[in-house]
Amino acid sequence: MPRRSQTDLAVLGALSTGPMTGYEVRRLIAGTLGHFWSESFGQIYPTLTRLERGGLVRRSGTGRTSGSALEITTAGTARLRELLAEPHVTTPPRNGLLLRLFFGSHLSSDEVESLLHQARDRAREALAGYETVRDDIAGDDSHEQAYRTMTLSFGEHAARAQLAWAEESLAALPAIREGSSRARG
Amino acid sequence: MPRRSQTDLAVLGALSTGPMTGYEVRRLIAGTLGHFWSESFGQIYPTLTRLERGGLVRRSGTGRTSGSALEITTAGTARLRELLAEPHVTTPPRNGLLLRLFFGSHLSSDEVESLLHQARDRAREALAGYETVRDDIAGDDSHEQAYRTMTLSFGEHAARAQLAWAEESLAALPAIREGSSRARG
DNA sequence: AGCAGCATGTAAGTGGTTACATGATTGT
DNA sequence: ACAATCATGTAACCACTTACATGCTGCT
Repeated sequence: MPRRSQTDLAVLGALSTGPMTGYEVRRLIAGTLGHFWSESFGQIYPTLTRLERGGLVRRSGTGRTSGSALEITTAGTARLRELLAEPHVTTPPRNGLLLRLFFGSHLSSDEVESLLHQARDRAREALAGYETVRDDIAGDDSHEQAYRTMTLSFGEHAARAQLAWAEESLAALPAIREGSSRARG
Repeated sequence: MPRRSQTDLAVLGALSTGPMTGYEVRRLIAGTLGHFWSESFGQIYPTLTRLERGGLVRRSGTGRTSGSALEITTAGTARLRELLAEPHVTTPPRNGLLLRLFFGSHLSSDEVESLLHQARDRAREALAGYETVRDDIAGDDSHEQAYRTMTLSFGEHAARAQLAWAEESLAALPAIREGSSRARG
C-alpha cells in the first residue's frame, strides 16, 4: 500500500464547488474543511500547477482582484470521482494531550487539571465556531448542503463528547488527588 | 517553533511503567496507546539507542526470552517530566472519510451509505475493544489506574459520539436521496 | 522440522512543514 | 502613506512510512 497523498482530492474537491484562486483554495481548506482536514500551504500551489499540467484544472479569467481563477475541467471532475471512490485513509491519531494525561502520574494534579481545562475550553470554542458555520449553511439550499450539514454534525458530536468527558474528568479529579496523597503518606 | 518529535515522550513514558524490551515498547504503543497515539516501528529502535547514548535509558539484564530489557534512568525520568510539561501538539486532523462525505454530492447515495456504515462499524469495534481494556484496567490498582481510566473514557466518549452520529446520518439518508432525485428530475 | 511469535535493526524514499521571498490591491 | 489582505510561489529540512533483512525461541 503506497503512501498516497490525498491532497489532490482535497484540492479538486474544493474547486468542484466553483472556480477560485489558489489563495481561496487555501482559505477554503483552512476554514470549512479545517475541522477534519488540513493541508499545508506549501503543498497547495505545487499541487495546482501539477493538476493544471495534467489538464485536470485550467485558468479561467481573473480572480476578484488579481491573480487568475482556477476551474476544474471535465477530466478533473472525473478524476475527483475516481479519488472519492478510493478507500479512504485517516492519519493515525497523535493526541499530545491524551498522551500526557496517560502518564499523568508523573504530573502534579495542577498540571493535570490544566490539561483538562485546555481540552474543555477547546471543545467549547469548537462548538461556538460550529454554530456560526451552521448559520452559513442554513442560507445555502444547494444539494451540497446536506453533506455539509453531515460533516458539521460530526464535528458537533465530537466536540460535545470531548466537553462532556473533560467535565466528568475534572469532577473526578478531587478523588484522584486524595488517592495519590494518601498513597504518598 | 521547530517541528519537535514527541517520540521521546512516548517511549520514555512507556518505559516509565517498567523495564521492557524494544519489542515490548512497540507493542505497548501499538496496543494500549494506540487509541490516541501512534509511532511507526521504524522510529522506535533508533530512538531507544539514542536515548541510551544520552543516558536516559540503560540495558538491564535480559528480556523474557532473548534480547535485553531496557530501563529508564533517573535522568530519563527527569527528562520525561520535562517533556510532559511542554506544551502539547496534536497533529492536525486528516479524516479521509469526512473529506469524502463532504464532497458526497459527487458520490452515489449507495457510496455515501457505505461510508457511513464503515464509520458506524468502526465505532462499534472501538467500543468493543475498549470494553476489554476496561476489564484489564480494573485489575490494576496502582496510582496509574486513574489516568488510564481517564484516557480510556475519552475513547469511549468519542466512539459513542461517532456511533450516534453515524446512525443519525444513516437515518437522514432517505430524505437526502429523495431531495437529490427530485432535483435531477 | 517447521511455524508463529519474539527481537533488533537499516535504508530508501516521500510527504509535509516551515520559513523565506515578493508584489499587487483595497481600505483607512 | 500605511496596514492589512490578497496572491503566488520556492527551498530546505525533517519526520515518518515502508519494506527489507536477520536471527532466536518456544511450541507442536
